Amino acid sequence: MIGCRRVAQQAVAARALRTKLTRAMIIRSRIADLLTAPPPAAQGRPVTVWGWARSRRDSKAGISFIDLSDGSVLAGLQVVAPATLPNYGDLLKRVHTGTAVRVTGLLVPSQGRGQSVEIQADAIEVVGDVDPEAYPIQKQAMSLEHLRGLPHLRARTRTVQAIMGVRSVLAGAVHRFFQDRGFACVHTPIITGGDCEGAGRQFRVTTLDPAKPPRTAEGGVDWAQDFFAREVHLTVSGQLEGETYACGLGDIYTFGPTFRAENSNTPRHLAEFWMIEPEMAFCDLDGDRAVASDFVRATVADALNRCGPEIEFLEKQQAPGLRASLETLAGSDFAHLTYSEAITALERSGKRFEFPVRWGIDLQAEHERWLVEEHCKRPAVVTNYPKEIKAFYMRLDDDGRTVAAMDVLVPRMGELIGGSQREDRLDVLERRMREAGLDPAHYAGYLDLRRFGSVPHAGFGLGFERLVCLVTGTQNIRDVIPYPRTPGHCP
RNA sequence: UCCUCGGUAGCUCAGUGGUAGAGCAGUUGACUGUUAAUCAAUUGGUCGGAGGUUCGAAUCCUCCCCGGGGAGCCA
Repeated sequence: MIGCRRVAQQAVAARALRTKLTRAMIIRSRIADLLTAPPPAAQGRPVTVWGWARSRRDSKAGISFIDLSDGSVLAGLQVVAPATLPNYGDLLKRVHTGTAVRVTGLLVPSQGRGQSVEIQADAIEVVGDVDPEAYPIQKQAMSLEHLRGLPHLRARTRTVQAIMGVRSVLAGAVHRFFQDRGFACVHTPIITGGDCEGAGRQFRVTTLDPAKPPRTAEGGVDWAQDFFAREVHLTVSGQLEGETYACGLGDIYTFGPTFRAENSNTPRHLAEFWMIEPEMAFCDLDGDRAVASDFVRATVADALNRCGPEIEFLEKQQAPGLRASLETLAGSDFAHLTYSEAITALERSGKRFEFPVRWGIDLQAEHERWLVEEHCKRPAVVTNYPKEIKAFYMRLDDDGRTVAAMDVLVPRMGELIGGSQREDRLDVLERRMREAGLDPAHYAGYLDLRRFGSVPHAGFGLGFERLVCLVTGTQNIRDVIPYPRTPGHCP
């Protein structure tokens, strides 16, 4: 099985570069390169590979086979260890699942089934031993739930390698999507001074001594003596800063870490996650919806093209029908209905919901699930929600009852994207701030965008890990980020 | 935060009041190229913790700890 993650041409160039760079360092071939190399050139030549044994099979006549992985590709390289090796007996005692070895030998066409090439070993050296009694990673599939307790070792498993491989490709796909369309990548700040942005509780950032902070005359903490001479927090969204750069650079996107100090204990929430937030000047809600739909289709298609082996493996391992569902997702037109249309459909469905449906309620998970999975039977975008259940910065519709908001709902995950056209009329925005109990004085910069050369603009936010869950068919968001941070857990 | 289901060997799990179990892993051995190799033998347990009921508790009760799922908040 040949990994298609790397295009052959890139592989050749990368190989040449590495050869140059590693002359004075460790000499080795990457297994990915050996498995993708054109057969005549690759085969019959001496190579050195480093890796971890995934399993060892001892055959008749004393020949042993080591399934070797170096992390460069999902498929392993089969190492053939003949009994004639001087240290053969030692290898039988020391090579287990997880043992690190260096192998030198000839890359040859495989005599067995299951792989095209194998390495006929001339020398095998144990680089790092494993005590098989103590090593927690097994040869056989282990549950992601259990691996969560081994955050430093789970990257040794194929499932986590496949998930993280897809994650990496998706990260590239996000940048490719926007860069190909002329969007500028903007690095919005991680530490922000925004008071309350209405997007969840924030983590405080401070260098003050928590045991004895400086006090004001009134007895409160004197933040003026803190590092930034004011109260600051980790960002919960780059949107406000993104808007300011969109109203200058035109089309921008952010892709960075985001922090929410909410006590959310679900398979869809993290306290630290990566968020993608495009913002487009001269754009309305229809344009916003088009970009969001294109974004989902394009990044899913990109992953399908570049992660064939990973998706195939994950389908077998944890998500039956994954590839077909992703192909459907990448090829489908997303349904579009307004909130009012959605409510009408829900009311006429004849279904009894736990939360009764009437105009004005926020759509619950059960409602969204019915809309996507039974009513539309494809991804759906719901727009124009009642203003009462959406944020102050969303543009008020002409009817005065709804705002130009949208949610992109997908099968399995529910809400994947939330976005809106922003309120670009100064007087309306100020009024809506006051209605929301916010002090416009704290948003001077934000209001300046409307005061000077205000233009219609729109954007959306997308939790990157939810996209990774969708594409990898993973149920729990904690399994698609290396070190998940959740309430009570910072491993 | 609320509701709910769980915690038994390194891993996955069976065991619902009467001597602690299986498969895999590990160990030992067998086997002419294996593919989660196969076959035989075998090691391995504070049954999450503390208290209680009982002649007797993995099993029943109380509290606590940890995990899964659902809900809320949200991306």
